[in-house]
Amino acid sequence: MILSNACDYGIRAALYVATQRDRKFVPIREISEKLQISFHFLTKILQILTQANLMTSFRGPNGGVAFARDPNQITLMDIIQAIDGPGIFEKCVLGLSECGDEHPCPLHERWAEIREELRQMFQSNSLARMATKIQQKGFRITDYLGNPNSTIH
Amino acid sequence: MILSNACDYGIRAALYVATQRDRKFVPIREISEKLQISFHFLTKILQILTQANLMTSFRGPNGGVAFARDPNQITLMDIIQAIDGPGIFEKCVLGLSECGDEHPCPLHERWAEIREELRQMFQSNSLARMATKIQQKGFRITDYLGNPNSTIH
DNA sequence: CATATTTAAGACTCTTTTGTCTGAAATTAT
DNA sequence: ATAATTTCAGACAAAAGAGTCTTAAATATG
Ligand code: SF4
Ligand code: SF4
Repeated sequence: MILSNACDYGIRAALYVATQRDRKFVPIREISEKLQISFHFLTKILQILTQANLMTSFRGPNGGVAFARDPNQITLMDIIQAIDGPGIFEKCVLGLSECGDEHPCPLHERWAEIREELRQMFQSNSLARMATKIQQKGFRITDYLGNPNSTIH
Repeated sequence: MILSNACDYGIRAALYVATQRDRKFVPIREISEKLQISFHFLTKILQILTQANLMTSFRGPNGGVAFARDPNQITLMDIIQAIDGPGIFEKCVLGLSECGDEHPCPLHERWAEIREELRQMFQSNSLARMATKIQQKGFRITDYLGNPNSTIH
């Protein structure tokens, strides 16, 4: 609805890596299997994140991806902007050009507020903090609906 | 960002028609020219609205489209659901299936609230009421940035 | 009736997004 | 060294979204 498919995948992958605290590099294959995302497609998406200097990668056995800096210092907004581009929170809800207070469309007033709330939602918590909440509260990052703590899955 | 291109066009066209109070049928060609939208594309979009019984149409000279019922009884939400489909305000922000309180993703709590605000934004004002505001406050529904009351445009 | 106007319907093209596949390069382990 | 693992790079294909075009049908006017 607001984010591209690729962006959703990127976020979920980043959150998964964030939950793997003590590990150095997490293989993309593992992420793709756990989250049920196409391996090759996910690879491309994570390459965007490494090129944006949000993640690092390492080839060969024991390789994978990891955060380029402290996950306490990375937000979902960083990932969104890398994948869906900057400025997706600056667009007119009716698709008009030059969105701004000077040339308002009929929804401007309310939309500008909600857009700001969305922005806050995506940048108010770090990946590290979200990972903690995911584990403590059992939030899901996959389509799987069963017990998030089951070892089967 | 949230709505498809087609949906933005549909909304803007509906708002334009709503501002043409006293007239019976407004030709699609006129709408497409005023709003700078491809005539043929807009035709298809408006056909969706007539098939959804939100608008009526009339062929031949003096023909065009009009609202099927009192524009005081139609909201943007009606148009959005007709064009982008029902349930676009019921999806998980991370693209997970079976969105709901029972199987929350990490953003659930906040997203569900914001999603509700969006829904409100789109269904709190009727087309008739919005048309009045557009005219009174000079809100724009086109890319044009100049004086909305100029007769040139 | 003939002509002009206007929507209806649908085929068609173009672009973007999404997803797949192959081979190369880097790294580790044997 | 050789083989196995894993990311990198890019070509390729499939699907969806956006937009164009042509023809038919309905209506009005002269
Ligand atoms: S009304 Fe809101 S969305 Fe529309 S142009 Fe103004 S700021 Fe942008
Ligand atoms: S967290 Fe929100 S968006 Fe995600 S599945 Fe639950 S309700 Fe849907």
